[in-house]
Amino acid sequence: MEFTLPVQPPFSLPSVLSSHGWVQLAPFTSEAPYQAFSYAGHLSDGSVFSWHVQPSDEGVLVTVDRELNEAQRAEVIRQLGWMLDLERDLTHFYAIARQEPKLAHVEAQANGRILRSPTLFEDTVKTILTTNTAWSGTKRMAQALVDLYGQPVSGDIALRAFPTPETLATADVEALRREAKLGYRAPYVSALAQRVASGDLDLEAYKTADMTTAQLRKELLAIKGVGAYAAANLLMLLGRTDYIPIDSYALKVVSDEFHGGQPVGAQDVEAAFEPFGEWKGMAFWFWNYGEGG
DNA sequence: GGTAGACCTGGACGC
DNA sequence: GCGTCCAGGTCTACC
Repeated sequence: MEFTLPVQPPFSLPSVLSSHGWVQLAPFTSEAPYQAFSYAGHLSDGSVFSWHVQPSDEGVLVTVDRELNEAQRAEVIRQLGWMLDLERDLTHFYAIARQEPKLAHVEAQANGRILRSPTLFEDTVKTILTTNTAWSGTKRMAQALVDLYGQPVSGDIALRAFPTPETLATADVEALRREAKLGYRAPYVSALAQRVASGDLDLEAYKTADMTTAQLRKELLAIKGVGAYAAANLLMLLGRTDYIPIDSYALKVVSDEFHGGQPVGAQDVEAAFEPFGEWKGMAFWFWNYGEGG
């Protein structure tokens, strides 16, 4: 079946898909230049299916691999609303961006919405998979988790969803280390899955938590394998934009853009984007690095 | 609070 | 083809 999901402008599906690399990680599938995507996912009733999303005149056209009942359709719409970051109000960010040549492109390109997985568990695991490895390694590890532990879409065993916390909680850590090639990250992912599956950690509650960003950051930092960079990345996905995910790329951006290529530290990254206040994470994220300004 | 070393893998490089 | 080195964040032990 197919239906149209209306969106509020400014919105651009290609902009959302290009907001970072998530669309390249299983169980997302998409081809550059990332105009549309497919995804295999779970619904709360236990069903596993795939859907395809592409731009349409009224918003996005969603094509699902089967007929859905009303409850299932409503859940798909809820999930897609979260994944495409449809609720984010970009008015204030665009007002700030108009004052900065390096952000002058964002409004015209409808930048600002960040692609997310349906669950914060999936996003947290994937964020851990981005640490201390090349992007090719992140893609390989995500694909391995889906291939080895993902529940197949009924009718198409070639398509699999991202593994549930319950599945990863019972997975052998050595298998995660050796077969999924997570390496030293295996115990981190295993421990996270066990905490979520047991109910000890309610990651989904963080989406609507009535906490300051600093409190939320402290909670995220308590997850093994999540350090300063990973916590800031997850905060961005949660719509909290006042921390910068400082990795080697961020250091290079600030070195090149603000310090003439001289070596910089984390404090220099913070200082460079401090003028953007609560939007400094967004300012960094969508900074027109390397282009004239 | 700050720092050094270990963790693990793939890719680049030299031979 | 093989061995070595390096990049990439986080954790832990130590000062």
